[in-house]
Amino acid sequence: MSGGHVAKASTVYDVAAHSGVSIATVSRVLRRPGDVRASTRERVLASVRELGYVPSAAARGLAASRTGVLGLYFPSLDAMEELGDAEFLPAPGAPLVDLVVDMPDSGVVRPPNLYFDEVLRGSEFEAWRQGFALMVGVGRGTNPTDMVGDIAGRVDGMAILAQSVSAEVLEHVSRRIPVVLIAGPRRGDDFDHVSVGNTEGMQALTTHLIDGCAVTDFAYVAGPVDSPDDAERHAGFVAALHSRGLDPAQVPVHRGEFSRLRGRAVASTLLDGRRMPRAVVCANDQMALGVLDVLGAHGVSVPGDVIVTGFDGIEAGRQASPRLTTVRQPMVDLGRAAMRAILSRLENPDQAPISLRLPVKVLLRESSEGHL
Amino acid sequence: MSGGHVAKASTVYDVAAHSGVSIATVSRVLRRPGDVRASTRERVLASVRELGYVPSAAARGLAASRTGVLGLYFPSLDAMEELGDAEFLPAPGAPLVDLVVDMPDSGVVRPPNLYFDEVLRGSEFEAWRQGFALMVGVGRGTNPTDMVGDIAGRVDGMAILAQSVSAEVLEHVSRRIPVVLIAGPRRGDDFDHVSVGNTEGMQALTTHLIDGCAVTDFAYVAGPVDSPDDAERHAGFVAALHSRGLDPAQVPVHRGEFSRLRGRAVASTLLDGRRMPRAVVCANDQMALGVLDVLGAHGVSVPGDVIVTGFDGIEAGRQASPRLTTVRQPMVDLGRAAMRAILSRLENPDQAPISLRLPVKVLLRESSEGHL
DNA sequence: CTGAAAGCGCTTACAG
DNA sequence: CTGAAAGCGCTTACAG
Repeated sequence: MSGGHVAKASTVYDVAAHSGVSIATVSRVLRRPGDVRASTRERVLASVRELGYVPSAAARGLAASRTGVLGLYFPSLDAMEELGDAEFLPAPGAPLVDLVVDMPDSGVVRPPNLYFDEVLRGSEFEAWRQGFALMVGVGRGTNPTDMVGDIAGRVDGMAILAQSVSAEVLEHVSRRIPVVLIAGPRRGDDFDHVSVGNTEGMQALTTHLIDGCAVTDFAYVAGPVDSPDDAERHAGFVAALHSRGLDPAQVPVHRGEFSRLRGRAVASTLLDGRRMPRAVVCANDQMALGVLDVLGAHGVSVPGDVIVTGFDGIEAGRQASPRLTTVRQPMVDLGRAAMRAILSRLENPDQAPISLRLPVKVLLRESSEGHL
Repeated sequence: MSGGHVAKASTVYDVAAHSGVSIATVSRVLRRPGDVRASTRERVLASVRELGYVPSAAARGLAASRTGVLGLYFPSLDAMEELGDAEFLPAPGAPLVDLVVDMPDSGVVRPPNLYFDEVLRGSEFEAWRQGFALMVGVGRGTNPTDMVGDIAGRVDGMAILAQSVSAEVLEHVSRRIPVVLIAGPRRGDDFDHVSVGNTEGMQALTTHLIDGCAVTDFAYVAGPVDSPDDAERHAGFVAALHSRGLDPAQVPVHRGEFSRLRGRAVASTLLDGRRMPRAVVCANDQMALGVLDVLGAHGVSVPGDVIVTGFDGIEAGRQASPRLTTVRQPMVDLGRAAMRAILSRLENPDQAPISLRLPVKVLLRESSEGHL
């Protein structure tokens, strides 16, 4: 029989005794096999197999003062909020299947959260390529401090994707390991930082709407007031207007909070207004999709009557009807770049602070088409 | 100035010296604050802050013989395959924004991979709730053995989502830590195992098609031959037919490999055939969406002419037109249940093997509607 | 190529 | 409530 028998785990000592060598040799077989005579090596390896020996990363990490793990900290994931303390395990004997008629509007729209998922994927991939494991932590309201510190103690370096982490914590943690900040604003000049061309992307898109689609009459749908991404994007929007002699002060700004639902609310407000703008520029795709929802339901033609644009490049925007013109940011690469930055800092602790900005891509699609 | 200065990290010894206590007291302040006099505690905490002390999880793990980390191993993520060795960092001076016309068929469809993402989320959430950190590892062709072993050495227990991990590795690893298998078939009776009601869900759905929609004429679109999920679902399909006196041998089975593209190919084949079945039952949503793509393009009415169903409950199926009738499996709960199983095993090593099966939900939507 | 020994930074009984 | 000391399981010069 196999599995399930977690007895006392064996150690280097067990393996050494079993194969008649010293623990140093066992360690060498595992770390630098080339340094050990072939016959010895085989003997040790056989013992490893026989004893089911798995090296303790804790001991290894302590001895080598290097964990081989990179960390990634996220702020709370929206999608997580739904998860609560409610019991999710089925009651014993509960039916394994339930049949329901799923009406079009039933159920909550699951926030895609592609952003985090993709940054995570990129991070995991790059960490793996570089021979590191990845530890992920998600902050959940309570105390980012504890969580961040917890991860910091376990890794050789970490990336933090959150403006919610205080400067003190960043300072504290960075005294132990390299910390790289993902997205958000640069925090002081001392932290390594990777981000995307938020401003540049929005400026290019807006400029295209003005030059290519002859738009002069905008509405802007912004995200949360405390979002640095939102601020950067809005700055790009404003810059484009300025550069073309339009007055940003004339453009009404609505707060959409980055959510599809709020995007819908904003669209309803717009419809109630005295007249529609020629283009509704949204600070992210979710809100733009919400705007499309409402305009579509009210028979407003997009892009015929109103042009709508987003930002992020999520898959849902590509499947929307009309497909959403947007700015795609390289989320996977953001994660990869963050891991690279950590490694780079690890190798060369004294190099100048890294501030890497990744390029974005303006994707012109049907929600602004006919004006290319 | 702050950040970026990774000097020699301070240790308990530094904190002890700085606050004039023993290292034991420093440890207590951090572990069981209640056992230390308030004034002492404050003094130590002040030193901790001042020195930027972050406890080493490696040392703690070694001393306490418990890492406080739970592991999660995935087989290779499809979406990861795209990522290669290609340089992804922008060349210095490269433009931060690029403007392109994104045609409807341009670009690769990013596989949503919601399955893994959701299992990961559930795992992270539950681990966090229980006071553990989560380490993730993604197998990538090379050697799952190494990766699994690597994770195993770093955690107190781990969940494995992969039929690709050999019995030997499972056996080996499980001698050190508790291992719980996610989805797939039960592997021997000794491993803890969590899965979903694949068979039951497909059986219920198929039974509904027969009883509620009067379908007697099916086509079945299966996944890869080596997929245990696929096997279970097909078994449910067959069972439903049997229970209603229909002959499964009469039903043509097409291999769709779980992909949308292959689903399309299968639909084309069906269209070329002498006649369409009344219902096309697919072993997952992706394939069903592919079938919908082609039927829609050829003016075949769904569900009027042909009923199409899927399995998984991905978001894209809910946004399809017509919305896809499917069986939703609780992917987030699968992750949560796996973590719970590990913890349960950790607390009670001698309990009988866990085999938990999570309930699924048949979601009746428009792709089979009008026959409720 | 191999072994003896120190040391990594904590936790935890055991005394007091 | 606090301290001295052993020990967790490795790695790594240092000898040989």
